[in-house]
Amino acid sequence: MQFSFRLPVATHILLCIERFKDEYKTTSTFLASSVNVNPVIIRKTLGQLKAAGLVEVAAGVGGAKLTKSPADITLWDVFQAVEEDEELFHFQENPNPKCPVGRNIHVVLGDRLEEVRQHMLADFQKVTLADLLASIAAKEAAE
Amino acid sequence: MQFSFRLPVATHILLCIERFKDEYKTTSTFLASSVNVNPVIIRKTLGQLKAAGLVEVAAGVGGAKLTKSPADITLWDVFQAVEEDEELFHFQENPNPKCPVGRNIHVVLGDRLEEVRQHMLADFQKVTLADLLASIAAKEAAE
DNA sequence: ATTGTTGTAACATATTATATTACATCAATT
DNA sequence: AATTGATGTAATATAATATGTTACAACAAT
Repeated sequence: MQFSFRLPVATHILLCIERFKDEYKTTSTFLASSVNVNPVIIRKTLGQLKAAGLVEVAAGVGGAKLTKSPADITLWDVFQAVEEDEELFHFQENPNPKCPVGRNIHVVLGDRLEEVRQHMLADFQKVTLADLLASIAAKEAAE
Repeated sequence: MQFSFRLPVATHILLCIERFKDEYKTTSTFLASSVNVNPVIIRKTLGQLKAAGLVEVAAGVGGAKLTKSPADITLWDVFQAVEEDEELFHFQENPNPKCPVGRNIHVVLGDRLEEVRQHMLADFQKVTLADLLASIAAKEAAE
């Protein structure tokens, strides 16, 4: 089981938009060359980020920019933007209701797994784009 | 993105094995009727649980039982048994090495995501089969 | 008008999860 | 030794999802 790479790709996009905002027009083609995926993937992802209110995209002329400070955008925001808001875990739909395990496992195990999911989201909320940009700047400085 | 239902199914199997150990022979057909999946799915999952040392299966005659106390089996054990031991998140393989974001994002973001994964596993370790059996028994008693 | 861009539809491909059938093998029992 | 009910596993089918790609209409600046 793996998460799709939508979260990493979306994060990469946002970081590039901010990192290069004064040097380049951050078009889907430009971003695609850094991430190394098809520009259409970038446009679709930008569409999700736009719908989530994280970026604005200049129609026609092109280029994207953040709508708020990198310190105010967390991985949680990005995750919510690009992943379906569905159950992280899922259960066999129709366990046997005549079995005491079958008719109770969904709620009993579900409660525990929901806690796991909440912790994961809390971890995501702790990381901002500004944190990541700082780490990247540190790497750059060390090169 | 969703986890497959292997973790819930495997947990369901283990709970049934323990809950019904004194009443029924817990064959793949019996377990399949509680979980409501094909018996072959049960056998494959039992194979994974057996490989992980959590159960032993009686060849020929049939039936499975736990190899240790339910208090000593955690969701982490079950998760490790049935999910590939791979990266939880995955990255675009070949980001542009000429871009400072592209060449550093894997390690910078990867570090953060690895922490998220470690927290998830730690959460799994906190839940034992005995906990779940107790919750189910409480539900049964309240019915 | 031309240009470069976005937004989106349509389609292709690969991977994974799950379901199902079939059958060889096994161990206990008769 | 034959029967029985079970496991282990291969082969295959189906569906869902992720990703890649082409194509093109709409758009905004020049």
